[in-house]
Order: sequence, then C-alpha cells, then structure tokens
Amino acid sequence: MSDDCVLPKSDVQAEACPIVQIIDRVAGKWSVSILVAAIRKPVRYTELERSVPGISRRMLTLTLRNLERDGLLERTVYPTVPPKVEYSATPSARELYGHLTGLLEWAERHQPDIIEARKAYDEQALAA
Amino acid sequence: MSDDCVLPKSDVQAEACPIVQIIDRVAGKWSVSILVAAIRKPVRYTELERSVPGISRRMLTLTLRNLERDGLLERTVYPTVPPKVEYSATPSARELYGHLTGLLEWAERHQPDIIEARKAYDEQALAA
DNA sequence: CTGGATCCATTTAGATACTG
DNA sequence: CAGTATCTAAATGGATCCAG
Repeated sequence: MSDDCVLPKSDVQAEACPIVQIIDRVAGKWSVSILVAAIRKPVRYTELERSVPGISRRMLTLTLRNLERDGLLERTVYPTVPPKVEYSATPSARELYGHLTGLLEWAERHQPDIIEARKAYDEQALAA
Repeated sequence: MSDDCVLPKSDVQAEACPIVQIIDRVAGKWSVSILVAAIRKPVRYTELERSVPGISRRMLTLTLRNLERDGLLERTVYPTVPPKVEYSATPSARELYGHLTGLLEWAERHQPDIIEARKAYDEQALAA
C-alpha cells in the first residue's frame, strides 16, 4: 500500500512514512480483531471465522498471512487428521497491542470533542 | 470503511472495533503526513501540496476535510485577495501525535524482529 | 479442517479541466 | 489561491469452487 521510506522527497514525509507503515500494518477491517482474538489465547482457523463475524475465508487467510509475515502471529501446524492449525500472538504483538490501547485511551478522552466536531462540521456543511 | 461499533456480534469485535475506528482515522497514505506538517506550524493549501509530494489535489482536499471533520485540524480562512487558508493542528491532534510516536518507538525496537520475520517468511514461501 | 485459486462487484485513488 | 467536478485506472473485498 505505502511506498518504502527510502529516499523521502520531503522532511515531512521522512517523519511521517515510518508511522504510516506501522499504521498500515494493523489497518483494515480485520487485523485488529484477529490480533485481539489471538492475544486472548491461541486460536484455530475455524474458531476465528466464528469470532470475527462477517469475514470471508479469503480475507481471513490473507490477513493471517500478513500478520504472520510481520512476526505478529505464529502459526503452528499439528500433523493430525483432520489437520489442526493454531495461531498465537507473539510477544511483539502483545507489546504492539499495549500501544493500541494507549490510542484507545486517547479516543475515550476525546470522544466528546470528536462527536462535537463532527456535529459542528456536518451542520455547517448542511447550511451551505 | 468500518461499520459502527453498535451491536457487536462477538466480544472480540466489541473490543477491536473502537480501536479499528481510531486506526482508520489516521490510516491511508496521506493523513499522517498532513498531520505532521500541520503540527509543525499552520500550513496553507499550496504549501501542503509541496510538503506532501505525490498527493493529488483531490486527495489533499478529501484528507483535509476528514481531518477537519474529526476535529484534528482547524481551517482558517483569511478573507483576502487572493484567498488565504491555513490549516493548523488542534490540541487533540497533538496528543494523538504523541501516541503515534509511541507506536514509532515500538517499531524501532522491533524493526530487527520484523525484518527477520519477513525474511524467514519469504524464504520459506519460496521453498514451497 | 485449512486453506489456495479464480472471477467479479465495489471502492478508492489519480489526472485533469474548470471556477470563484 | 484554493478548491470542485468528472472521468478513468487500480486496488480491495466477497463469493465460490477446488484440494491436501
């Protein structure tokens, strides 16, 4: 999605780009939900399908692969019949989650501001 | 992009959804760059076009409107000829930025892990 | 059970011409 | 200068079928 941070064309981008990369890593409809589920306890594929209602098989697999590729999830295959695969959160993912709850704290503190800002903005847009 | 957090269909989603909403607020290629620029000092429209190389007028305007709607940017119009419009970061945006740099700290600490994880993942995928 | 592969609808974003 | 409107290209996501 985002270009690499090499050869930033402005100092603003040089500062913003690494942040954008992290955001992108957990952006999208599904990543955080899967992360949350896997942090609670190791989860199986089908279990995730139920925990994250509305996700398609395709998106579940894609999201799992991306999270695994970034070292946020660990995939363990049990060579049984039928196959059993478990996804568990890595220590790295748990730390990241800590920062995300920090963001959540910000959101809760500013929720009134945001709601008011949106209301003001939408009303003013309506008037025009 | 994301549905509202009303009537979560699972407890995992109930926990994840508010986080997803915040992430989405600053996700995408451009939001963070614009935020960074506006935090340094109030910036004008054309100035942003230069500070954020590659952005189109359309995306610049759309992103500005979204950030303004969420109360992260304040838009000030000076009724001069030619017109002058300045965008400045709100206190709320500055606090949010603090949390984002927290994420950045995480990224820097785990960058080696991530690079290694990706390398391992890609090599193993290649072997298959 | 755990996916991979394919096809198609939807969404999103870039280019650019036009305006007060 | 600071946008808006329109058209088009590209990415994204869902549905479905197939396989170890």
